Amino acid sequence: MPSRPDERGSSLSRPQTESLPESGGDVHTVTSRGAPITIGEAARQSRVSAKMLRHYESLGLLGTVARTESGYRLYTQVDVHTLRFIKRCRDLGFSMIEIAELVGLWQDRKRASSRVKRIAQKHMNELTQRIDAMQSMQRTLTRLLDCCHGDDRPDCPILDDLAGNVKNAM
Amino acid sequence: MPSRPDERGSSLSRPQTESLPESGGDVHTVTSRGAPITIGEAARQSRVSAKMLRHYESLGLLGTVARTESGYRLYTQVDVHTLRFIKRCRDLGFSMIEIAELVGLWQDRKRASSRVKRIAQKHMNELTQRIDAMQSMQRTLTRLLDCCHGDDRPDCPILDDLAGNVKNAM
DNA sequence: CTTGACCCTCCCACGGTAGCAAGGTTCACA
DNA sequence: TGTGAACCTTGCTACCGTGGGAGGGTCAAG
Repeated sequence: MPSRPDERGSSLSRPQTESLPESGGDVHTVTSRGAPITIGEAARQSRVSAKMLRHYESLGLLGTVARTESGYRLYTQVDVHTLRFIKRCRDLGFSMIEIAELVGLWQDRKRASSRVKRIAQKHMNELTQRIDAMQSMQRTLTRLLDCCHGDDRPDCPILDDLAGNVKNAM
Repeated sequence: MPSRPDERGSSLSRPQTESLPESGGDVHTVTSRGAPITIGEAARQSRVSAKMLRHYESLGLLGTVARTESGYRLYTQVDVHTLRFIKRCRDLGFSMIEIAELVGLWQDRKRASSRVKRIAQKHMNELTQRIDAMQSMQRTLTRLLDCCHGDDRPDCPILDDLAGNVKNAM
């Protein structure tokens, strides 16, 4: 299924980057302002794997991605910007569904900030809940670890506790 | 593939529970000391879903489970005890692989408690790491939420931050 | 015999990421 | 012009633990 010469002026024949400025360096280095880049380059610039770029595209987070005549994806700096946005969201633990909403709001200049805040607040609450649960585990584990001498002998308060022989006390 | 009349005396014809004591009540209620019980009853007594009972069995955590001639699983109180052990481990966040090891150690009367402690300590460390990562997210989110007024207006510090326009300060 | 509760096996889904396979494209260098 | 490396394509598999459902068998009571 080659060639799809519509939208965002695709079908360029020279995708590789060797034009104006340097390209292999820092993430913030811009590979010329307008020249489309391949998926590998976009992955480097956004610090998101090429695999994930395709995945995010399949989720509809990037809209229609341009292609060369031979089917290679071509990304613009706008795409890279969006990808960095997505990555930052992931780093903060947002789910892909939440990220899809956030991207939509980000691109909607008429959004109400309350909608963004609501999503973030909800995520924050879930995060807090999960942390609480994990801290509860942590406390129990700490107690068990303190009880177990951890030597060659077989008797083990950790196993006793797990088995329900609570032996009570400390 | 019905009937497998080996090991642990399977092939009973009356699996349902209506013999000696009461059975529908609390988890701690024992359905007669020796009578094998069906998967549903074992699920109730162990607070693990029947679905998961089959899954744990497929992972080899329960050894060979007895069957009736018609293929129904039959559980003993020993199995229920093991299932409660597994559930307690899950509640503490251990992975299935770790749980398999712990069950093995639990059933090995000659184990060294150090082996148990090592597993628990490793899990504890991973837990701590994950909590730290999530708390870091939490701190960032808190800061962002504090910055966003969350009203009808479109300007939103949360989106600005996610987009990399760090606007610095607070 | 029918009904309803229970059980069986097998397959699919989630979320997010990574790996591999088998093949096509592009480019630099000989 | 050829060749090889680096790159790209799609598609399948796996991870982890759990839930859901389909499609069918079993069992006891009415």
